[in-house]
Amino acid sequence: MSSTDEASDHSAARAELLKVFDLLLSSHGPQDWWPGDTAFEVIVGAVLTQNTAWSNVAQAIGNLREAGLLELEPLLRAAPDRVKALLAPAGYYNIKYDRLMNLLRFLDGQGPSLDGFARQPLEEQRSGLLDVKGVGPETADSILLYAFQRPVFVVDAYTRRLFSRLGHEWVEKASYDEVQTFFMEPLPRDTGLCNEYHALIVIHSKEVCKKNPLCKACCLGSICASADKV
DNA sequence: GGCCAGGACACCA
DNA sequence: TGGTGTCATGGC
Repeated sequence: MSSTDEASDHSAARAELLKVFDLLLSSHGPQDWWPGDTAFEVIVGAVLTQNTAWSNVAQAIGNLREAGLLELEPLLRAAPDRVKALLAPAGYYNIKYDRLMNLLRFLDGQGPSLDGFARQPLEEQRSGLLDVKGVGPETADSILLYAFQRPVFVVDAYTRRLFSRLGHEWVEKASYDEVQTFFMEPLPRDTGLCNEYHALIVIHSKEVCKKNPLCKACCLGSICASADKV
């Protein structure tokens, strides 16, 4: 492929991604997301939401808040059995407790109150998070984007499902990094865009796709491959 | 009562 | 390297 062809593909990809973004934004409005009041709450939520509905995660976070444990030091020092009981509504509480503690110990080791970690370069932050046992690429990127406002695109099950239905079937089973590159290469490195785009994918998936799985009459119907099959 | 949900990891062929 | 089982709960 010539450099001219590559530039053309790049431009077409960017145009398509921005078109989807614009359609979602005009349909759902700005989301101003993630559902968390503090960076620490976002970090906890990112671990607890692994393969779990957010409604369950919200209950567990509410338990931690009521117990005064929605802060780094108190949560690290709390008795394991007590924390596991508070995490129970989010499911997988044994494994999530271990993963959360691994992550909190790592962050605590970078400096007081998340500041040390916050000052590191993005690449160092991401590789550090990925070295924590129990933190995979989606959890790491959710933390970087929504807790530390870094320009990374979060790839989750909603993202794969939606873009598979928009005609990019390969996205469903491709590696995390391949799908992330598909988004990040054409798009500008912009935290606000990454934040809003992922939030819109989630809200659209929850509120529209689930109730109207054939895409007919949804805001993406005109460009959705599934809509043709109705 | 069964199915699914904003993953990650260990294990095996 | 890719496929499969495991981890647990709440909502629909």
